Parts: sequence; structure tokens; C-alpha cells
Amino acid sequence: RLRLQQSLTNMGIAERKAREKAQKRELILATARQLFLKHGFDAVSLRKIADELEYSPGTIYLYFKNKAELFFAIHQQGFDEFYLRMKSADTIEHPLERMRELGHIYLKFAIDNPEFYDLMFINRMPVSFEEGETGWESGMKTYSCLKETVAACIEAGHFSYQDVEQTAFYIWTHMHGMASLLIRDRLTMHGETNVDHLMEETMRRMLDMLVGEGERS
Amino acid sequence: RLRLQQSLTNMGIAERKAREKAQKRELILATARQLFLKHGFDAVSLRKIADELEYSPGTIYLYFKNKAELFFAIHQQGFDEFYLRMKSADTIEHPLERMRELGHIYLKFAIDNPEFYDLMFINRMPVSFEEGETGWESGMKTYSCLKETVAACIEAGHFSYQDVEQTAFYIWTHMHGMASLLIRDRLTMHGETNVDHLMEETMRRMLDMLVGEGERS
Amino acid sequence: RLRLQQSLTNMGIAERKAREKAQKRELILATARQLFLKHGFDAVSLRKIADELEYSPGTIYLYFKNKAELFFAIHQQGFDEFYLRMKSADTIEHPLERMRELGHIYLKFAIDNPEFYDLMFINRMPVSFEEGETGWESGMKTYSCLKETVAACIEAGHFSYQDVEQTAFYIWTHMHGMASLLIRDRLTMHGETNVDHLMEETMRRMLDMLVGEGERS
Amino acid sequence: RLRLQQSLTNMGIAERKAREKAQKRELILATARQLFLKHGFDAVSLRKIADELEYSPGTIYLYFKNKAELFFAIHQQGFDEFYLRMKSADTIEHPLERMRELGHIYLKFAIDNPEFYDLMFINRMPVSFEEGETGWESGMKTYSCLKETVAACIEAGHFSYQDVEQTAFYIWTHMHGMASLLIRDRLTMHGETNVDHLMEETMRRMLDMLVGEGERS
DNA sequence: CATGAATGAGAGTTCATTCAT
DNA sequence: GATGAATGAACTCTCATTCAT
Repeated sequence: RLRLQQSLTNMGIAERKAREKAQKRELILATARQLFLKHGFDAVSLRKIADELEYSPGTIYLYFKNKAELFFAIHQQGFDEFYLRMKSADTIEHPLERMRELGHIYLKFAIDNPEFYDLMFINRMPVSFEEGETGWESGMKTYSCLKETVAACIEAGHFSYQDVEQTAFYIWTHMHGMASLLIRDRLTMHGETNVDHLMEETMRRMLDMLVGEGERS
Repeated sequence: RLRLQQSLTNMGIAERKAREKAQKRELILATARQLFLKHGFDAVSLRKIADELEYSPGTIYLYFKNKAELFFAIHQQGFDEFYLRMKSADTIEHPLERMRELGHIYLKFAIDNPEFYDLMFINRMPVSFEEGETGWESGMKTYSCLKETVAACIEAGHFSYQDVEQTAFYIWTHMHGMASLLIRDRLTMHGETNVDHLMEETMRRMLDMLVGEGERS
Repeated sequence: RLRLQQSLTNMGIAERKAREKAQKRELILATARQLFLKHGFDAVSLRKIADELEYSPGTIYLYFKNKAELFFAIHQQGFDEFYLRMKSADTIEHPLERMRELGHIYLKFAIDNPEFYDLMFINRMPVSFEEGETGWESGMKTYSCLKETVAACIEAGHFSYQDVEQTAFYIWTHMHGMASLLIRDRLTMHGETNVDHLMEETMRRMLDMLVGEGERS
Repeated sequence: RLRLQQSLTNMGIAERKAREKAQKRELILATARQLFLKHGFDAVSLRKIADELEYSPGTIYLYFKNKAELFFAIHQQGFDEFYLRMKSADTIEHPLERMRELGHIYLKFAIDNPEFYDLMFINRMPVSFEEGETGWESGMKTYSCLKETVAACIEAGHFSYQDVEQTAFYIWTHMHGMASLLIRDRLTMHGETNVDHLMEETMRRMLDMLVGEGERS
């Protein structure tokens, strides 16, 4: 019985340790993310991250093999989170409504998580990244999300143009244009006050124009 | 008379010197630009630029106060060149045709000069840059170009939507979305073969959709 | 009686524990040795040894005070093993034959256990090592082995030269020259194919030359 | 005339600068060499070398591409110097006398320049080194020196054994054995007082033994 | 005008070692 | 007894920038 109890205790300890380790990993990721946003990936050193956390520089290497893996992890995390949010639109039956919600979610994600968005869609990829094709699964799934909804819109007769691939490309590139200009500070001239609103409106306008004549939903 | 002559001579010399100085500045800029293209702005050191030119690193500081000023100069130059190209569409009378040409020029510029485009629209601005507001004149002029043409399209009844500012924003953000995804390598999934063509088509489709009902040109 | 039994049991446990501890120590040593061979002493970190063993780095410190002591232990073990092998020649009565066997064993040991040989005879000693004079007992015994056989050869009239000390030095230095050049990769120029054979032959030639005139065995 | 004079002055300055640069390179090499000797190649960091010279760590990179090149340069320099010394024996006509002188020079070089000898013949080669085969020219030339003298000794009937290659190998390995044991501190047991003398004697004895019977020079 | 030697700071990374658990 | 997280120092190397010449 003693053994069993001890075994349970050990399991408890092991579990707690694993949890704590995961939490610390998360903490490092969060700090890195925030710094990457402020100064850009290249300008942030592991040392600075460590300083911010009041760790020794070597400590980070207990959680990440190197800087590229840190990038990778944030990248991945970003796409996972992104996918989750996009997926949440699935509850909306009406294809066009769903499409609008996707647009809204996309922009909101970029605005709320610019550090994620930057690493995912704007930052130059580290060389080590390009070789292995892993890490894009969530990204591809999300894009599939978009394409399915586009297909549904076409099938339901909401969109007059019939090519799914091209229409998805059309929508994505426009959304990204707004998001990336915002994040990389090229919209400061535009009175800034209502940029978020302007982007939302632009998105809706784009979708409206995709909708076939005579059938405005 | 001697004095006059000498003075003239001096002016000649001074002129030549100024010309030579400007030429050298240009040469440095061109080399820097080319290197920025190949390896990205942050990855290029002043020493590498100097090596490429077979200059001493100190020499560059005779022409540019620091790396930020080099960035600034290329940025400026890029916008100047960009403006010139966009301006060349002015010869086209028909507003919608001109609009289409602007779109074509925009994409072509991004594709042909990704290093310029990157610095102008994607790269994070050096901190010293944000303070001084100079350097955006050409950029603003170019944007005005766009807005004028949009206004002309509206006036001519080609575009049904009436807000110039918003429509210009609409067009620009979409163009930039395509350009920036291409330059930062996020379109590799798209078969890559015909990305340029796809972008052109998407642009035309966007403009077509902006054109009011019943009046497709 | 219970107490006695428990005491016996405890002794059994203690013994087993001691045995297990020794075994683990041995295991660590073996792994370290093998890694030292592959990458060189300085290039092997304790962490790498621990990883190889699937131990925690801290664990090694339960068996060795520090890296120098690990060096020390392998050094010792190497000399012990070396001594055993050399000792095995004792069964050969004929002094000159024994001498030849010693030479053969020496070279074979160096070739078969370059990691040992390197640590024992080539690698720079850790500073902490030089102070304490312990650790050379087996080495000295082995050298005595050599000297005894040399003495026997002289006594039996095989060697013409009479100084034992000098002759032992003569033989050892020559053997070591071949072994160390081989191990530190300075013999690659010599067609490499038959280096082992060449070394054996050279050793035999050396011994032959030590043999007095008219009395070639 | 002014121009000419200035040109001459410039040449003077350029020359002086080149000389100073070469001197500084030499100084770095000397310092590095000395530190390598004391602590071993791997244990000496560029920082330590820089500190010793009261330079900034970066400065060394103005004279050497990296640590391997520093190694390479010392290696090369050592072999050059070594070759020069060995070559100096060429003035001795009598082959056997020359051979003895070569032996003397070899040992003296190792004793006088242990830091060179260590890097040349004992230290593990950096990986980058093995690939390129450059850098061994002086070494090969020196070995040829030895072989020529051996051949001459054979031709003159001094050596009874006829194989040049094997005899050169024989001589070299023995010399190296003594030198490397001395440098890596394995001769401390031998009363140390007269090790140099013992080595010289051993070398002479070896050569004497190579000399054919009845013809001791 | 141009040089290029020099610097100090800082990059990513690895290390032997310690210590609370 | 064993763990493994953590450290601080060290590593090689690159950088933007300065300044005497």
C-alpha cells in the first residue's frame, strides 16, 4: 500500500512538474511573442527574452532547441489559434453569413494578435524552416475552411463567379493586404482613428461585390 | 580676369565634384539595394556593402550618416521611381483604362523590384524614421495619383460607389495583399507557375467588380 | 535472531547496492570512454554522456566529483587494462620472445583502444591531476614489466647494450611514436592501407637491432 | 614633382602600414602560440588571446578569418621554420653526419618550440583542416629531406637495411615518440634533470644501430 | 576625400556544475 | 539515490560605428 501511495504521489509530482514545465514554456513563448511584435523577430535576441523573464540565457534552451524552434512554435501556435477561431464560424449555417463572419474573424485576429499575424504571414521565414514542410497543417486546414465556405456560397448561388480557388485567393489577398499594412505601420496617414472600422467595412464591401446581381442577401 | 577664370574653373571643379559625389552615392545605393534584395535588409551589413563595392566601410559614412539613412534613401528612391511609373499612365485618357494600367504598373513594380517594394511597404521602419515625417512626399503623390483616377472613374460613372477615399483604400489594400504575400513567400503553395498571371487577373476582376452595373466597359 | 537476520539482510542489501553502484559507475565510464574516442576528450560534455546513458546530468556527479575525476578514472582503468595485457606475456619464458610479445601487445592495445591510449599517453593532463601523484601505480608497474624483460634480455645476452633504464626508454619512446602518430592522424600520407603491419614490422626491426651481433635469436 | 613626391610618400606610408600590419599579425601569432602551449589549443579562446594583447576580441578577426585559420597559420609557420632548420643540415656532405645533425635539429626544434611542435604533430586537427590538403607542403618537403639523407646513407653503405621509406618511417616515429612524450609531460618520472641529454643519446644510439656492422663511422 | 584599424556591444549557443525536490 | 531545472560564465563570431592618418 505504501508503494502504491508513493507511486500515486510520484505520478502527482510528475504531473505537476510536467504542467509547470508546460506553463513555463508558454510563458517564454508569450514573452517572445510580445517582444517580436515590438521590435521584430530579427531584432529580438534570446538574451533579451531571457532578461525580460529574469532568466539566464541558457535557460531558454531547456525549452527550445534554438531560436528557429521558438519561431516555429509561435508560428504553429498562431495557426492553431487562428484555426480554432475560424472554425468557430462553422455554427453559422448560411454560407454568406458564415463568409462574413470569417472575414470578421480574420481581421479581428490580425488586430488582436499582431505578433502572431506578423510571424505567420509577414515575417521572412528562417531558412531552416523552408526545407521541412511541417508546420503548415493548421494553416492549410484554415485555408480549406475558407475554400469550403466559398464553395458553399457559390453552390448556394450567392457568388456569381464560379471558380473556388480563384475566389478564395481573391478574398485572402485582400484581407491580408489590410492586415499587413496595418501591422507594419503603413496606415498611419489614414487618420488612424477608424482604421479598424474602415477595414471591416472594406471587407464587407468586397464580399458584397462578390455577391451576384439581383440577389443581395 | 584671372580671378574670374579661376572662379569659373573652381565652379567647374566644384560642379564636377558634386556630380561625382552624387554618382558615388548612387552607386552605393544601387549596390545596397541589390544586396537587400538578395538577403533582406537586416541581414546585410554595411561591411558587406563596402566589400561588394571594394570600398572601405568608413567610406559609406561619408555619403550616409548611418544605416537608417541608407534605408531612408532607398525608400525615397523607390517611391520616386514608383511615382514615375505610375505617372506614366497619365497619358491614358479613359479613366477606367487608366485605372487598369495603374493596377498593372503596381503589380509589375512589385514583381520587378521586390527589394524596393519590400523596403517601401513591408519592412519595419527604423525607429529614427518614424519621428521625422519627411520622405513620404513621393508616396503621397503616388497615392494622390490613384485617388485622382478613382475620382475620374466615379465622375465618369464607371464606379457605382461614390467614396473616393474608401475606394482608393479598397484598391490599394488588395494590390498590396497580393504583392506582399508574393514577396514574403507565402504563395508557394499556389502551384507557383502562374502566380504573376493570377495576380493580374485578380486585379482585373477586382476592378471589374467595382464597375457599376450595366455599364461594363 | 530477528536482528541477526535483519543484519544479514541488510548486509545483503548493502552489498547488492554497492555492486549496483559499481556497475553503474562502470557503465558511465564505458560510455564516456566510447564518446571520448569518437570526438575527443575536450569535445565531449558531461551532458552528452548523460544523454547517451539516458541519465540526468546531475546523476554523473553522484559517481564522479567532476569531469577531471572521470578523466582520472578512465586513465586509471586504461592503465589497469594495459597492465593486465602486458602481464599476460609473463607466461613466455624466453626473454626475447617475451620482449617481442610485449611490443606486439603494446601496439595492439593502442590500435584497439585508441581512446584509452590517447587519454593515457597523449591527452594533456587536467591541472588538478598533476598535483596528486596517485594514479600512476599501474603505469609504473607496467613500465617495470618492460624493464624486467629488458633486464632479462640483457642478462641472457640477447641485448648487447647493458643499460636497462636507457634501453627501456629506447623501446618505449619508439613504440609511443608510432602509436601517437597513428592516433592523432599523422600517418594518413602513408598509404594507410598497411599502417598496422608497418608498425609491427618496425617494432620487430627495432628489437632485432637491439639484439647483439652474432646472436640473432 | 609634387605629385611624384606625394606618390612616393604614399608608397612609403602604404609600405609602412603593410609592415605594421604584418608585424601585428606576427604578434598575434606569437601570443596565440604561447597560450596554446600553456593551456592547449582547445582551451585557448580568441578572447583570451585578445585579452593578453589588450585588444578587443573583434580585432583578431581583422587578421585571421577564424580560429581555424589561426591554427593553420601557426601550423604553416611551424613547418616553414622547421623546414628551414632541417635544410640547414644540407651543408654537411657526409650522409651519416648529416643524418645525425637532422636528428639533433629535430629534437632541438621540439624542445625549443614545443608550442609549434604540439600543433604540428600532436594536436588533433580541426575538421576544416582535413578537407583542404594545402598546408602540408613544407611538411612534405621536410620529410623528403629526411628520406634523401636516408637514401644517401644507404647508397654510401652506412645503413645495412635497404628500404628508404621504411627506414625514414623508423627514424621519424622514434624521434616523435620522444618529443611528444616530453611535450605532453609523460617523462616527469624520469628524473627530468637530463631528459634532453637522454633524448639526444637515444637518438644517436638509434642511428648507430642502423649503421651496418663493421662499418661504424 | 578616403582609408582601414579598432572598438564595444551583442549575437546564438554550449558548458560544467549546483541544488531543491 | 536520482532528477532535471537553472545558472553564470564562457565560447566563436559579426555588427554599426568612430577616428587618426
